[in-house]
Amino acid sequence: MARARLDIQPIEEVQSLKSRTYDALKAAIGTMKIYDAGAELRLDERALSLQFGVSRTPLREALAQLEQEGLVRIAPRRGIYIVRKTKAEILEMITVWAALESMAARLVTQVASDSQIAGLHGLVDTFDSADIDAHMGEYSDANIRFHAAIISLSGCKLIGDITSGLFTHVRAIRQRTIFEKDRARRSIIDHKEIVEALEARNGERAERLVREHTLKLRDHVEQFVQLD
Amino acid sequence: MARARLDIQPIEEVQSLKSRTYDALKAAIGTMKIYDAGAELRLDERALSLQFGVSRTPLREALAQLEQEGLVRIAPRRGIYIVRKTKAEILEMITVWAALESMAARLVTQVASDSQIAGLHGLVDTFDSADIDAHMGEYSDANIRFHAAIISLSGCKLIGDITSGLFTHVRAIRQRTIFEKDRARRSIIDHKEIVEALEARNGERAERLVREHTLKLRDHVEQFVQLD
DNA sequence: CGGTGGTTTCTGGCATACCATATAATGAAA
DNA sequence: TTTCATTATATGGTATGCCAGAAACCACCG
Repeated sequence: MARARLDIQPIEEVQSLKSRTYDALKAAIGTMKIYDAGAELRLDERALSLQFGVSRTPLREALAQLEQEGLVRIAPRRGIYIVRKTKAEILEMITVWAALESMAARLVTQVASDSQIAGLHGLVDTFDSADIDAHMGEYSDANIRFHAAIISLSGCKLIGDITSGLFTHVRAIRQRTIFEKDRARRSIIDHKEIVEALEARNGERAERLVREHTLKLRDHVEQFVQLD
Repeated sequence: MARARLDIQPIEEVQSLKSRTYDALKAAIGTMKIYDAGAELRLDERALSLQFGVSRTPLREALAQLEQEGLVRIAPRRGIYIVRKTKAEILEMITVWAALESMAARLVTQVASDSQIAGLHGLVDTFDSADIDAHMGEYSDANIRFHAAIISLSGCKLIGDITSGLFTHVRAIRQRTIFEKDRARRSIIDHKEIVEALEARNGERAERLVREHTLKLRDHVEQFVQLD
C-alpha cells in the first residue's frame, strides 16, 4: 500500500497583505481586553500602517472587512473605533447561538454516524462533578470543544461560520464570565443528557436540551454580567 | 405654543463613495440573473470604476466588504467573480433561516404585544385558498412580509441582520422557484396556524410550526430546484 | 475670566501611479 | 502543422500624495 511518493506540499501561498493584515488585526482585537475601563478603543490608520509595515491601502481594505463584520466602526474623518458590544447585543448573540446550535443538534441526529456521536463522550465523560473545582481551566476548554463538535458534526458549514463569527465577539466577554462551580456542575449534567439524546437519535429532545442549555447561559449573563 | 421657529432640516449627509458603491454593487448583483446559463460573472475593477465614476480605491473597499459577505470572490491577479451559491449552500441557508425564524417566533410569544401579533392577520387573512391562483404575485410579497414581520416582532436585531444577509443570496434563487398553487395553499394554512400559536402565546408550538414550515421549503427546493 | 472666531493639526476619503503575476498572443523551431 | 519559449497585455495589489472635514488649539475681544 505505502508506496514511496512525493510529499507534495501546497505551494507556499503568500497571502495578500490585505488578508494578512485582516487576520492580524482581528487577532489583535480579539486578545485585547476591550471591555476594561481604560481600554484604548481608537485605532489610527497611519500608526497601524507603520506597525504592520504596510501602506494604508491594504490596511483600509482590511478595516472595511472588519467593519462589515461589526468589529470596528469607521467614523468618517473622526476615527476608527473598536466596537464595544452592548449587553443587549451580547444577549442577542447568545440567543442566535442557541437557535443555531439547537438546529445543529437536530441535524446531528440525522446525519452523524454512531462513531462520531460516540466521540463526544471524550469531551464529557472526562469530567466528574467531584474534581471540577481543580480542573476548571481544562473544563472550560472542553466545554468550548463540545459545542464546537456538535456544530461540526451537523455538517452545516454555514452554522459553523456564523457561530465562529459570533464567538469572535463573545470571546471578549468570556473572560468576565465567572465560572462558578455550581454552573459547571450543572453544565456537565446537561452535556451528558445531550449526548444521550443524540445517541438515541432523538432530534426533538436533543434540540430542546441544547437550546435550553444555551438559554441558561443567556439568563446567567443577563443576570450576573455587568457591562455598560 | 407654536412660536415661529426655524425648521431645521438634518444636514443632508452625503455618504462616502465606498458606502454608495457598496450599495450600488450589491443592488446590481442582486438584480442580475446570475444563475442563468450565459451570465457574465466576472467583474472588472477598472471598468466598474469608470461606470460608477469613482476611482478604484473606494470601489475596492466596497468589494472587500462584499467579499466578506460572501457575494463575490476575489482571485488575486485573476479576477473578481460574483459567487454562485451551490445548491448545498442554498439548502444550508434555508436551514439556518429555519433555526433563526423559529427562535424569532418563540421570542415573539414572549415580547410582542397583543396588538402587534394581531397585526399579522393583515398579512394572512387577505388571502383565501380560492383566489390564490389569481393573486400569486401579491401573495408572494405578503409571504415575504409575513416572515419579515415575525423576525421584526421578535425584537432581536441580530436575527434580522443575519436573515437579511441570507435573503440577499436566496433572492437570486427565488425567481427559479416555481410557486405552485398547491404549495401556496398549504403555505397559507401554515401561516394561519402560526398566527394562532403566537396569539395563544404558545412558544413551543409557534417555534415548531415555523421550523417545520421553513423546512418544508427546504425539502421542496432540495427536490425540485436544479442548480448545478 | 470667559467666550468667540480663526488657524493649525489630525484623520480618514479619494485619486493616481506603479508593481507583480497570471494569462493571452506571438513567433520561431522541430 | 504543432509545440514551446518568449513577449505583451490584462488585472488585481500596493504605495503614495493630496484633499476635505473635524477637532484641538490659541489669540483676541468683551
